[in-house]
Amino acid sequence: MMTVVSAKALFPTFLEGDVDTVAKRLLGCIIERTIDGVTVRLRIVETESYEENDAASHSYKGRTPRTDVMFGPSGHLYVYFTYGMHYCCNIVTGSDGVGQAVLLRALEPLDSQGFLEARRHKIGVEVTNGPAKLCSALGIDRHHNGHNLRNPPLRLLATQPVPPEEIVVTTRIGISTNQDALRRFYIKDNPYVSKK
DNA sequence: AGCGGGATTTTCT
DNA sequence: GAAAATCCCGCTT
Repeated sequence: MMTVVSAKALFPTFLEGDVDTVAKRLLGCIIERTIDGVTVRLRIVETESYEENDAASHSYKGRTPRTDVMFGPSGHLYVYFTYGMHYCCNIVTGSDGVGQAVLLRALEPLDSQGFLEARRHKIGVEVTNGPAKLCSALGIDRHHNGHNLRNPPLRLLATQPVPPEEIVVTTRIGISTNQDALRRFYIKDNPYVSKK
């Protein structure tokens, strides 16, 4: 019997401190999204951490219009547009004024799978096994940049933590600098993980 | 199963 | 002007 509780009571403590710790802590947590009158729940199964001292991070070069949300208070959504056509989303972590965030790379639908498959015109793991795929499935775009995850239609719910022995720690995907940093985290053997 | 290229536009130099 | 925290398709093994 899985216990799901609102993370509201845990904000901001739950999302502050060491960003790698928070990225691991977010594994297993629930994203609750209401779209087209349907509320779906998905489990976070893959994350990456980014912070100001990391050359691969958008916040590395300081606060800009694009990264403003990333430097803001934790618990909000940082959405960026990339490769001319894709959106990716992060959960902003760290205290106000600190540029850190956790990229959501893969989610496992807990219900409404057919609904999400229809939205994506894909089946099975292809619906949410990548950072831009999950944004497409959930209809997340620039309008959600800065959204407070305490509130509908997009909420973060906390669960019991994933045990350390079930968490795989490895290098991040798709970056050209600081490629050796071990800042990607995923739930071992989960089929929705974007890349082994 | 794995590789390579193209799509397409924001963002900062 | 170049690169980008990606994805999809087609081709080859």
